[in-house]
Amino acid sequence: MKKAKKPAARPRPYHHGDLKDQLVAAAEAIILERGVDGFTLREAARRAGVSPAAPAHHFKDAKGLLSEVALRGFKDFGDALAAADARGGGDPARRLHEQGLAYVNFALKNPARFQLMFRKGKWDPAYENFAEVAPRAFAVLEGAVRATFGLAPDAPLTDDTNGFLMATWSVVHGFAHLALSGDLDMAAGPRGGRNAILDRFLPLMLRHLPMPVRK
Amino acid sequence: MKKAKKPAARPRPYHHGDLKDQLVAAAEAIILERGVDGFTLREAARRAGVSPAAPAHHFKDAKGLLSEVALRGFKDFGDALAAADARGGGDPARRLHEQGLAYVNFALKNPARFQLMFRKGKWDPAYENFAEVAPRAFAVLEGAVRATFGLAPDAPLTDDTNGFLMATWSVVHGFAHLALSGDLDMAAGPRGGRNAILDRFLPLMLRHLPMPVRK
DNA sequence: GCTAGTATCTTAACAGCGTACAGATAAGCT
DNA sequence: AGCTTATCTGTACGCTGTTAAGATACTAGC
Repeated sequence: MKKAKKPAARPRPYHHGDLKDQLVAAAEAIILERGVDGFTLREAARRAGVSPAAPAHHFKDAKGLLSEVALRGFKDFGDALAAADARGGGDPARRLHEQGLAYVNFALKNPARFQLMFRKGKWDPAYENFAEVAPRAFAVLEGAVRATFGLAPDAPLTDDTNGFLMATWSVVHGFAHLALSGDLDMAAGPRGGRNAILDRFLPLMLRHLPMPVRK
Repeated sequence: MKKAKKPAARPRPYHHGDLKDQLVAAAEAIILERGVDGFTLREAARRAGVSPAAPAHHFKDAKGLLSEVALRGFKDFGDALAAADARGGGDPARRLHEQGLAYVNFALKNPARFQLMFRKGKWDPAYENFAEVAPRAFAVLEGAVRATFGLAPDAPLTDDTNGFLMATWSVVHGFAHLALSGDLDMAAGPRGGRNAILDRFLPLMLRHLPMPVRK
């Protein structure tokens, strides 16, 4: 009975059974604990209970594993932004506001993924279907901007529309980065932490989102 | 004559003479070529023509060398922002606009330094006089924001002022990050590169800087 | 139900990394 | 002059990612 036909998983079945997903989970955990630079493939393998060479059968290399993590991140990120956009209903300003909230919310609630996602060089843009899922978040934002200016989905962006788009994107992206890196803690006073930033300072900041009509 | 008293530098004087500065220069060059993650202490030593253990006599460790690079970056960054602020004269809006230009300009003209500066964990905030020089850039921004709202230098920031400050900071910071990472190239169309971003899209974006009075 | 093939994992090895340690060399001070 | 200190080398250790060859288990086809 020691060696059941289906070795439940206890002692060390030669075949892991769920290695790929567990490597992804381990990678996310490591990044959460030690930051993106603290990730090592060997540590991920260690946590999954396999040898350092095992991951190679599921991912081309370390970059491959990180690419999978980033890809899943982009997928959820796009979903979150799309849901926020829908929450805005027919009001373009509200759509933008909800997206801004969702953008920063995602970053602070998924710091490991977010930081990895915006670290070019850590993942391979040619990995799987990156080219399709990654730009989705941007498309959602562009949609709300088009609605704001009454532009058709295929109409080219004017200079001013483009500037507005970049400013909107920049402000939430910059805020997310500053919040994650801790730079806002000092600006926002001693008391704080992430919840304070999300609940208190993010709404304050979002009041100054770009507005369509400017003198 | 082979071994002159002052060994000019040719064959390999045992003592380098200018190692510290050359290590800093090498580090900046490496980061420029290979990115922050591409930096290695051994490569810096290699370029300076010394053994891998030599840098230890000038910097505590690899982080120490990077700290020196980041510190010099923050110094120049603060200078650039202060100069831009002065350029704005008595008009707070112009001061902010000039600072925004200078902020992104610095980032795109000094990509190696800028990326290192905003990579917590790569340098030590306790290194030398970091605590004094690093916050200077923020202080310059805060000064212009106070002028915008007519706040005294010692008056506490109101909620709205704080939101405005964070929004202003976020938008230029986010834009700089997006521009550096190449994400704007796609948003800004195929033609481009850094000059196009600086000359064309940055001014467009800066038109949407936060404005003091909001309904 | 057996066998062949394939997928998965291990062990061992290699080069490159940061860094610590002991020793060599040069410069400066008294 | 000699002694002290600063600077650099050589060596070594443990870590990293990755590769190659071999072990093990699952799966198809007969």
